[in-house]
Amino acid sequence: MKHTLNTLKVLGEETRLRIFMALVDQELCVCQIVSMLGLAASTTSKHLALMYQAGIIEQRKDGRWAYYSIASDWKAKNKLHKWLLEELATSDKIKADRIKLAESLRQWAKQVCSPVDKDGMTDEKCC
Amino acid sequence: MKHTLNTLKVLGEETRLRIFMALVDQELCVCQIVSMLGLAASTTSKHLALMYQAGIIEQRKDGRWAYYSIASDWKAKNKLHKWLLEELATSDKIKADRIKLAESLRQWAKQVCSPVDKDGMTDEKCC
DNA sequence: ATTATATTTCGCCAGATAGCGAAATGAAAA
DNA sequence: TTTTCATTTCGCTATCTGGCGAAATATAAT
Repeated sequence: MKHTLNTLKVLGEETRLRIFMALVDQELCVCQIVSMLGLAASTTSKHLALMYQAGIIEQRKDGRWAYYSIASDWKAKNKLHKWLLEELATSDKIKADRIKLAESLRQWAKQVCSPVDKDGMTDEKCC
Repeated sequence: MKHTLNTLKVLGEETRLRIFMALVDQELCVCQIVSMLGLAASTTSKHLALMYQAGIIEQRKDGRWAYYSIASDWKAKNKLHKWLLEELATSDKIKADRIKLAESLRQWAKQVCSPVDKDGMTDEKCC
């Protein structure tokens, strides 16, 4: 029961449910999630740790950045996953998150993928 | 999102999840649930009220007794329902609850259904 | 009417937790 | 090496919530 209960507890919190829904569509680094939520990085990090412990998300490290995504086995065999996607497909709050996130992803893409400038430097700063 | 979140919150608590699993098999009155849980009646009543507000269970009143059961429409169309049944099928804690409950149901049946005694009275006391 | 029983409501308390900022950690850039 | 930036850990606080007992409510039995 412990594991089932923990899964429900972890997803039964607004901020974490928002994070979950953001990660359904794509892998994201912490600072992007922070900007979407509008919460402190420390707070966000704590939520991600809880979701990670619960086996809902997985982490990939790349230099200074930590990318999170839905754990593949969770996605694969968990009916709760499908249920959540269906239930939240029309949520206004989730829609608002998607819009804000799309905007920040556009900005991010511009910075990282733009052609090298005069000094031969790309701006790697993310947040 | 509010409704989805509330469903997860309500079921993401050990005592309420135990109540849910008990009601999966049968309709129960409050005092039977109280005896199964070993908690105060006031505490139990509060949990039942939360589950009722969330649309997970429904109530039937009969005299002094209040019987609760899984809300039929919840059971019918909710995939989370099936998921929980599968996930918790093997839980030791839920098994222990079932045993304790079966015992208290046997006692209850003896009291209410036993033949009328000499004085023409059946003992209606439940708890 | 009075008593007994089942349930709910109320007020309280202790423990859990979501939020923050500051400090610590780790890795890339200067 | 030193600095900068992303992330995590730590310490704290305010709020939420699950537990209880007592009181209130409701219904059946005496």
